[in-house]
Amino acid sequence: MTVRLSTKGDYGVRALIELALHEGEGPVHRAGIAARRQIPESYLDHLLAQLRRDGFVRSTRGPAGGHELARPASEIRLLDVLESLEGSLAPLGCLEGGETHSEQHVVCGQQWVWREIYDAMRARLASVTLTELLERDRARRGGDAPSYSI
Amino acid sequence: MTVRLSTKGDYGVRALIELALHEGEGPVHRAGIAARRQIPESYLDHLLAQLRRDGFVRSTRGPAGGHELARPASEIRLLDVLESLEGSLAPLGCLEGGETHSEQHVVCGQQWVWREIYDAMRARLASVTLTELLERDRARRGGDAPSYSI
DNA sequence: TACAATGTCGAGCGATTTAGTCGACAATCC
DNA sequence: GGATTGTCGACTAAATCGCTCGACATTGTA
Repeated sequence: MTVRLSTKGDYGVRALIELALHEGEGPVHRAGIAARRQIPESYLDHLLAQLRRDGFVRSTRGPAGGHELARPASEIRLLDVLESLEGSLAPLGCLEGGETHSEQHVVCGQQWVWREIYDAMRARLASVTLTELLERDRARRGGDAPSYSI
Repeated sequence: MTVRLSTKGDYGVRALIELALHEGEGPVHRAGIAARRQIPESYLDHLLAQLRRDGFVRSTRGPAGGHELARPASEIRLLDVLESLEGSLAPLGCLEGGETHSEQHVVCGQQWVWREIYDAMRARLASVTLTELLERDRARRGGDAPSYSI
């Protein structure tokens, strides 16, 4: 029942896709993002805050304020977004950053497989940009069939 | 902070490696497994129960009782063990079994990447048997350097 | 200058999951 | 019949998830 992305990653990416959709049109406000992408608004607040801290989003206050991409969609990688929102994506604690981590995991007997899987996963996620996510989203929502396309 | 294997998968695999190590030597008792693989004994209890339910382990009661592999180590796949202990390994809810699941995830914008990663992950895990896990474990524990070998 | 519309920040909270412990019971061997 | 092992289920403390809410800051408009 574990090994799962939380809703943060899901919602956060949805929100960024929405921002990418309106790239260059000025700030989009939170309520709109929340409504169009079906995200609880007050929760979205936190996600945008995190994305802002990590430089994906820029926000402006006041009326006509809102949020927009801080960098071009084509330069935003899915990997970075997810690591910002979810923290490390390592499936095992022993695969984290470059610490000593030789401690308890002398025992851990599957490290090597997961290291491999983890590396492949990160590489794939790093190869996907927000632009590509937006395109796929457009294709699916704009397509004729309503839901089941992949 | 998510996307992580729980201790069940870790402990459970360790326990199975220990059983594989003593394959064909009769039952190994819980206390021994727990001590040698550094697993809380009363917790190990539950893991063995699960592994028994799913046919990986056979147990005998009474003095000189204990647990042993129900099938040859070479026929036990890491994927199956982990799915027994952890439940589905799907990183996203929408990738689960073959249900309708077209509902809320019309919105989910990263499904397609994760589907790919998930499939690759399962394929890799399916290719690893308990025999291979045991060999790697032997190599690491038996090797000259105490800990850091990948 | 007031006020309304927005974003910002942090505390708090109920539900669920994790990682166990404990105790009563069952089987088996001596 | 008692010692030794496994079996099963109830219970729990702590952490995490998925939020909500309220106080506050900023800025455009009248």
